[in-house]
Amino acid sequence: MATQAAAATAEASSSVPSTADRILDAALAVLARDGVAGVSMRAVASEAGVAVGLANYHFESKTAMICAALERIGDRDIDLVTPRDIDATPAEQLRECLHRAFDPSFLDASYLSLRLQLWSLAGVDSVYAEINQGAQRRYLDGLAALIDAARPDLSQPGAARRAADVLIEQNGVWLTAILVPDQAAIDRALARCEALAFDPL
Amino acid sequence: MATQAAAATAEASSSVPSTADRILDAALAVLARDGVAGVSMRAVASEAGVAVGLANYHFESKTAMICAALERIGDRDIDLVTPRDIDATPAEQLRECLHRAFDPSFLDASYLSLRLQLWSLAGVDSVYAEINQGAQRRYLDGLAALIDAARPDLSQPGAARRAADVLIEQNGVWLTAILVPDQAAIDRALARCEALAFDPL
DNA sequence: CAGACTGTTGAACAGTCGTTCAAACTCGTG
DNA sequence: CACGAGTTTGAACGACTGTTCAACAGTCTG
Repeated sequence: MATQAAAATAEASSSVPSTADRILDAALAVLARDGVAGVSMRAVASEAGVAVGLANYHFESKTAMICAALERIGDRDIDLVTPRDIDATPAEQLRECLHRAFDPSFLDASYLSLRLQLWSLAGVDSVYAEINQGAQRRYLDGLAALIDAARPDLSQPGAARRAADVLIEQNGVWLTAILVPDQAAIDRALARCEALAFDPL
Repeated sequence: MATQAAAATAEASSSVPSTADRILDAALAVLARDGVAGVSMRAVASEAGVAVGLANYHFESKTAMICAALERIGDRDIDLVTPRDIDATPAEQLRECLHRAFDPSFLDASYLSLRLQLWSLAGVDSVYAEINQGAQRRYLDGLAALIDAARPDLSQPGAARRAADVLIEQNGVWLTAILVPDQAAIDRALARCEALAFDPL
């Protein structure tokens, strides 16, 4: 089910996911379940229900396959700061996006586990680090743009500053949500995020 | 040098670290540098300058060795909420501990990388998850005790609530510090931590 | 139908993995 | 010196790793 959902986000245009996409979904599933150490070409192929050789046919190497899988995580992050209701006011859009990042369906164990895997990979290999930094930067830019649109009273660097503060708060919640879940603390963090974004100064 | 420092914390009593300690230090060094996937018995033994078999002589298995190494990270976290100056007032102790967690020497890349590895392992294997949860709980308790002592006006659950909020903020900074370093944002987060701990209510 | 092309399979290769173990080494004690 | 207990070594084992590749299936073109 998680596999289908991920495939749907990745290939919204065509209803039936390509083999390469099915392999990537399998890679993400294995990564979330067993961690980096559990990701072998055979495990991924088996999860996808294909033969070993096929993974190497669609991806140049194991590293390339993992990179492609990690890009997907970044893509899903960008969705978080992409307004859904284009008719809403900028302030409403910003508020909705802030809430979205704290939604229980997003604070889901397997997705947060994936984030953690991406982050830990980024700290170790420069190839993965670039993917992660790119995703973080795009996310930060998207957040800053949202705040900029919702707060005409702020300067552009002022909006960027608030975006950086919100990101720290969100990263803290995302991390803590996996380790020691505490819904009340999450709610208070959401309130702080809104304050960081909306409070005058 | 990092190895020596870690060994010193681990074996403060005797000046020369035991072989088991040297192996654990090596394991942490490899873990921080190459990540979970890079930790093999051979790599650790080579880093420690000993033969392969010796690691298995001192530790029952690879998992047991990693567990022992991870316990050390938790121990170092507890130091963060252990007051150094016992003559200082509780409020001073609390403030000093809050600052300590944001000190550049603590926000060091290799140590944060270690934390990340621990966290990602915790999301995957229950053995590591218990170690991590234990460490987080002890840290949270220590922080709550500090706040409790510094704020006689707060109830005990009130202090625990503030500790949880501070933890989210700190986790956010620790994570963001690795991914997109931003000293100004870190300083603002520290200010928020102090506010969370000291503001009346 | 022949041919070319893409997709797919699974056996095979050379490594590396965790773990075991006989052998060697070190040291304090008899 | 000899003995035994505690350390340390590195070769060896079987299982698993990423990658390659000949073989096969399917489809479309001429």
